[in-house]
Amino acid sequence: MKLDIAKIDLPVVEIVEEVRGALGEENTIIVNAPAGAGKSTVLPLALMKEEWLEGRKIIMLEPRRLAAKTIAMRMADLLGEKVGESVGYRIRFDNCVSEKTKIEVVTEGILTRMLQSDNAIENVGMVIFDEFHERSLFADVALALSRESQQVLRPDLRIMIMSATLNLPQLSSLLKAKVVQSQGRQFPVEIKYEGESDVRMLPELTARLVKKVMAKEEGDVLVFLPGEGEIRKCEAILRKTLNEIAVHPLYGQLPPSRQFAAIMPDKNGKRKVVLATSIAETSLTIEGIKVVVDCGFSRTMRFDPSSALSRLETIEITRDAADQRAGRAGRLAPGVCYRMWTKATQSRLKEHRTPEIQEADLASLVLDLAVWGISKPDSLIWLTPPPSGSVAQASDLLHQLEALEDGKITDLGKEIDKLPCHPRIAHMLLMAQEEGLAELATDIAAVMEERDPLERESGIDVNLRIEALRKSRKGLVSNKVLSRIEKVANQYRKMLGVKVDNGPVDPFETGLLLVYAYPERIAHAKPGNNAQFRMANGAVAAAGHKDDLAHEEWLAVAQVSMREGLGKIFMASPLNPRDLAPMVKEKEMVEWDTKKGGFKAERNLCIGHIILQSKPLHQCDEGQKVAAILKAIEKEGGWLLDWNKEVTQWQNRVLSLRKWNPEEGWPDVSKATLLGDAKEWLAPYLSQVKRPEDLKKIKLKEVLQHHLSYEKQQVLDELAPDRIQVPTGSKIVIQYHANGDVPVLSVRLQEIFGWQETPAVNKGKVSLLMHLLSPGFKPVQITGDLRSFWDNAYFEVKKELKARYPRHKWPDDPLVAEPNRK
DNA sequence: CTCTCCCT
Repeated sequence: MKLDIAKIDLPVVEIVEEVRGALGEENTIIVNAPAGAGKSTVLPLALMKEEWLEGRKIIMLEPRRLAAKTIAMRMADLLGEKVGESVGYRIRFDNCVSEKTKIEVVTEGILTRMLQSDNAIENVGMVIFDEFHERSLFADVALALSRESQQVLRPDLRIMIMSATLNLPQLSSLLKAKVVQSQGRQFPVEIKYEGESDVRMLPELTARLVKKVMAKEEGDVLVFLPGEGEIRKCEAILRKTLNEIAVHPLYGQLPPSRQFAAIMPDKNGKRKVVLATSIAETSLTIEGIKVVVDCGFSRTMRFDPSSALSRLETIEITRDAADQRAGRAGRLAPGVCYRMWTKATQSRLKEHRTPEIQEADLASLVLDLAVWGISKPDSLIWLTPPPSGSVAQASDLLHQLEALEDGKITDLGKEIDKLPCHPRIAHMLLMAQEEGLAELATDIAAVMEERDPLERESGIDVNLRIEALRKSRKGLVSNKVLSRIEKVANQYRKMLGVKVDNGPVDPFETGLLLVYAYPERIAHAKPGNNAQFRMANGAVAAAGHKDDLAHEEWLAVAQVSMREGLGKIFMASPLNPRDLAPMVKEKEMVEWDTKKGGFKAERNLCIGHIILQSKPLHQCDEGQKVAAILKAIEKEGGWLLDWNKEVTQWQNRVLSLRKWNPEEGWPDVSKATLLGDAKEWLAPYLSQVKRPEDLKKIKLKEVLQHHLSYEKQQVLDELAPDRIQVPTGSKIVIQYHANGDVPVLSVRLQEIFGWQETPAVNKGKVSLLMHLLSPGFKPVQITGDLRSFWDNAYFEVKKELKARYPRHKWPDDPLVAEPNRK
């Protein structure tokens, strides 16, 4: 093992000594090195014999399996060894390590597993996070957990974060870590802004620009589009018009041979245009690209905690992603990048891509933390904390799956966490073992975890996929997706200790198993409907009219997308209602519906929101009724109550004081907040309510006043009085604003003769804005400074008023004149 | 008209 790092011709070699020095003193550092610097191969090798390792291993994290494997091989090569000796790798389905291994390159899920089985990762001296700027969910979790381990158990554990583009100041201040900067090996790329485009016309607009670019520039062109649909359309247009040029699509779904064709130089030496998704941003590198055309959009998956569903969205790309796309033109020589947006748009774009943790399904994360004994994620240090809505949804789901109980991990939860799949699927696998259906469950699990092996036209029946998988195992059909599914199924079979089942499938068994994974998606045909189903979670979803399953009475739905209220079912199996018996619950339902005149009370047999049988309920207790009204108010808003001007005025007075005197602790009485916690203040007044009119009769202002202490009510009247007495003795309303803006006093000018100073509230600290009115209540002047008004503007105003109201008195000296009402 | 990418 002879290796002289200094002789390697890569830019990162220049920073090796600095990194060594920093890690000798600190346990955490950040290395900022752009693509092509060689950091992933050189730095682990340079550090593998440091003293502080005390003979322990270095673990390096890679976001992709292929990268993990090739980097390990390159390092072994530099040492003149075979992979698996000093340097090894571990990825799903494949590992190559031995007792001699000192550097292990692993993919991200593997490290979470390692941390899970040994919190202190005893035999690891250093964890390296490569490509950290991608901010994958696993990398964020792994960093939070290894920091925790470092702080609590292993202060000697070194953490090195490597990243190309990143929000470095934020990261280094959070981790209190030094940043070491390296040069990259990148040629300059000239950026050209091509003006506005339109997301609905991307294929056409992009094709037009590509034609222009082909005429103007030389070399191969890489075009970024959001997805397969746009790529196919653009490809069709270009094929019609560009002769002598090879047009290649490139996206994840494409069979490997066609991906390979897109990456390699053209066989006949033709110029090449590659139409790619974001796959070409990081995962695949196409050599020889001189020109990049960037449409400015990308498609990303986003999880919606309220529906527990993920959906794809087409979004504007961020500046760091745009830079990465442009960089693809400068790998071997100077290049050009055409951006389909304006310079103005560029300055408006978000700087960094949204970390996955902010928009992903967090079920696995919350379960992982629970296994560590962490019930609230905010007790860890996060670069971006997981959003509370997603954490709450994940926690609800895990309680429903009995993986958590009162926020703590259960024995079942620990078993679920050990399986390499989503907790829903893991739950299904374990329950299937009890039902004696484990063989079928492993097939379903693999089908659900991987991409759909059939065409969309095949319909929504999961059983067709399982049949296809079983046929492929018998060698009757073969396709790339099915062989991947089989690989996953095989892993599950090994973990559960079951054999292959290639027999016929009972769809009802599939349905039953799917319910273990997706209990809230049990679906019941709506009466007299067109293939529409009510799901247990309350949503309505439809199957295609011609689908084989459209006329089933019960479905176990696995995949569904929601759009504007009506869902679309993508994957389901028929369900035998007899299997549902244990899930049917008797529930008393009391609802308030103002439009229908009040209470509706029923005793129902139901599964979630699906009602199987319903009988009227003749008596129900007060608590249920009050709860029903509160729920209606929370949902429908203030119009159910008499929310009049007086109430608003009272709210605005309190809210103004809240703004002006923050130290006095005035409550937030904004309408939104009040409606949100109506239970706190309104409930005691609801017990007598029977009809909608009764609700309107509640005197809100009085109710709310009682919410303040007597003392506070006094202070309110003193500091923010409802009315103010003017020189004539009239008591005139002061108009307050919810946001604490200066209150307004609208008063006729003749009533305030003799008033020297601008009136004020809040102990004289807030002067009123005067809206001065004519005798006919028309506005004549607005002033915040009465003294200056009398001295200056009054004389102009007087002239006008004298002409319009000659019978009124308009004195020359208003400060001593008698005020009057007439 | 759902179909970006990746991972245990």
